[in-house]
Parts: sequence; C-alpha cells; structure tokens
Amino acid sequence: MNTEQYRKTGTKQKILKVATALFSEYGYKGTSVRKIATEIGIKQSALYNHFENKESIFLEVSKDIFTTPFTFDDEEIKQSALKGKAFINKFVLQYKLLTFDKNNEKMFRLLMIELLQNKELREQFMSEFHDKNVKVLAEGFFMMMQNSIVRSGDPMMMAYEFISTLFYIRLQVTLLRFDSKSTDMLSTQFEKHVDFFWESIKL
Amino acid sequence: MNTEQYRKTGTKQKILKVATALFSEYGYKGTSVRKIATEIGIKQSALYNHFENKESIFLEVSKDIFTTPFTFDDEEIKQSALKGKAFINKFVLQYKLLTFDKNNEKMFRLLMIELLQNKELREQFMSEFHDKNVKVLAEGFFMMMQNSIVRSGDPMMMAYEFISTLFYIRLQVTLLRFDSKSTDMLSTQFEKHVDFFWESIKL
DNA sequence: AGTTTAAATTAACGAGTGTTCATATATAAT
DNA sequence: ATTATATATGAACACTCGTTAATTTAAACT
Repeated sequence: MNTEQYRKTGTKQKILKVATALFSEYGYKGTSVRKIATEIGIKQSALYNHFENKESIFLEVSKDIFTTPFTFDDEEIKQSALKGKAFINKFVLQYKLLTFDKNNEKMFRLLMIELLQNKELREQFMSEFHDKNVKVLAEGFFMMMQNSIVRSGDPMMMAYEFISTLFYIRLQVTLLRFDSKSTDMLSTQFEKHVDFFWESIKL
Repeated sequence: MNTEQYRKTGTKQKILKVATALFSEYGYKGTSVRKIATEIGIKQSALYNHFENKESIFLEVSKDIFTTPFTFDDEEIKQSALKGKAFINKFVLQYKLLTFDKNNEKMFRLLMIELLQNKELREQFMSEFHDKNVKVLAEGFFMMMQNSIVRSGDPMMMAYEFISTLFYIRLQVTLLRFDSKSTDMLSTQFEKHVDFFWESIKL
C-alpha cells in the first residue's frame, strides 16, 4: 500500500457505475447482485471483496443523489438578485442543465424510484431538494422585494411557487426520456416558466 | 347463478382491498402473494381461484388510480369560469379533497411507487393526470381571457403553471403522510397557491 | 336425499434471491 | 524465489418467490 490500497483493477468503480445504471432503471429490488456482477464480467461472489452487502452498494450509489453542484453563495445572491429576471434565469439554467445531464438524470430516476421505499431518501428530498433550493430562491426574492423590483409578499411562498413548476417539468422530462420519447415539447418549458413567472411578479 | 355467480364470501373484494393497501405501501415487487393471502386469512393458492396471477390482481387494483371523479363538464366550465377566482378555487378544492382522501391517497402512492417501473402507468399519468386537467383548466382560463378577467397569454401554459404546483404540494403531502408526519405546514398551501396565482394573472 | 359447483387446503415444483466459504489465481513486497 | 495480499472462482446454503396440481370442504341446486 505504497500509493493506494487498491490494485489497479478498479473493480469497485465499475461496480458503482454499473449498479448506478441498474438501480436507476430497475430499482433496488429489481436489481440483483448477480446482474451487477455479470454486467461487469465477474461472478457475484467477487462483489463481496469490495462491498459488505447489497445495501452498502446502494448506499454508496445513493450518496451521489444530492451532491448537486448548485453554486450559489450568499454574496452572489445579493449581487445577482438585483438584476431581477437574470437571477431566476441563472437559477433555471442550472436546473435545466442538471435535468438534461446524463448522470444527474440517473440520480433523479433513482430518487423517484426509491422515494416511497426509503425513508432516508424522503427526508433528504425534503431538505436537500426542497428546503435548500427554496431558501436560496427566497433570499433572492427578498432582495428584489426590498428594492421594489418585484411585488411584495412572502419570499418563501414565492420561491415555493417557482420551484414547484421546475420540479414538475423535470419529472415530466425524466419520464419521457425513460421511454426514449422526445422532449421537444418540454425543452423550452423552462424558459417559458421564467417568462410567465417574471411577468407574474415584476413591478 | 340466480343472482350472482359468486358465493357470498366476498373473497375477491377482500383480496383487492388488501392488495391495494400492500401494493401502495411496498410496491409491486415488495408485495408477495403469500402476504396478500395470509393478510386475509387464506392460503396463497386460494388466490388463484379469483385471479389468474399476481399481475392481474395489480391490474385490477391499478385500474382505480385514474377513476378520479373530477366533475367538470364543458357547460359548467363556461359558467364557472366567468366567476374568475371562484373557478380555480373550486378546482383546487376538489384537488385538495382528493389529496387528503384515504383511498385516493393510496392510489397516488401506488402511482408514485410504480411510475418508473410501469410504462402504462407513465402514459396514463401523462394523459389522465396531466393533459386532462390542463385541458379543463385551460378552457377556463381561455374564457377568462376573452372576458378580460385575467391577463392574456397561452391558456395551456397558464394551466400548466397552475397545475404543476398542485402536483408538487400533493407529492409533499403524500410523502409526509407516508411517514405519519404532520401536514400542518402544507394544509393551507393549496389556498395560498390560489391567492398567489390569482394575484399573478388577474387584471 | 344426491349431485354439482365453488372455494379452500396441502404439498410440491422450479426458479431466483443474498450471502458464505473454501479454494485458486495473480499481483506486489520482501 | 518466496511470502503476503488482494481479488477472483466454484459450489453450496437457506430462503423467498409465483405458480400448479390433487384433494378436501362446504354450500347451492335438482
């Protein structure tokens, strides 16, 4: 173990990659350890050299669900919020990129598949997926209200309204792409949403 | 077979009832025919006197997912839409009742659990859950636009914006109730949504 | 009464599941 | 070259799954 304690086979990474794809397609129960193993060309017993059991594989995979690189620090919010529509435009752009990003798409599918089967996921969904984003947006809206850029009201409520539609679009996109259907009708939905919403709140 | 071809045991109904509860809690794969059988006090083989196989039980159960009694005929829409906010208030009231109705709650959970595992459900979700409701709402908004009650725009788009938040609230409520958590914070969210939205579109 | 028919039980099947363990192979360190 | 270590294999385990078959029980009809 001079440099790394792992031989260069990288089997563990392969397992995680394949498991991610399978879990996000067939769910936890729909994915067998045999399937994971054969997919990467080894026997199922070899998996247990890298992971304690099936669940620990899932846990490691599902860790990445909420590692969304949403880059918004407080200072940036204050700066950006004063620009009004550009602020929410920026937010939605990031959201859209995540929606159509291959890895994030898998993670979102996995989240949706296991949401009602996994209590921890539900709680993370509420905190990481909802509260966190609402907070960021609400801060922006609060700034706008103070500067009379948008109509006054409850910033949290405004953020809730805004984000709920984003989620809904993302869900629809995910469902369509799951069946390899076209998302043309929804590709501009994000922008339409920004326009509609801005028209609803601007002063 | 003088009156009915079934003896009065009513086992078939019991199966459907128990299966509904289990499917909506643990999903299709998480529910075994043995569990369904023992839950109603019979052996698993007895199930096959009433249903061909497990899937046919699920199909019969899932039939009820989209039998939502959303009572809105065309004439009623035209009448009601002229009243503006009262129209969307009425719509949301029905939506809220469904959200907190015990049977509909189970059906919604079942829908969410199997959404990514069942292609037919996805298509029904799009048509019955989305398109149908968007259409009803869009008709109402169109009437309002023609009578200068709300600002003009794409009625379908407006309906999409409106319904996406309803869905999001419903999802959150369902998740909270799944863990027997309080939904106090969300109980007035439906009404808040109506207020916010009406403020956004009224003229 | 006896006959028919529906619905239940008992038992077993083949297949798939996650996991374990003894063994073999191959790479790295001494 | 020898030892040590990491990783792979083959085989088996106990278990659960959906489904089928033969048989028994019980109710309904004639």
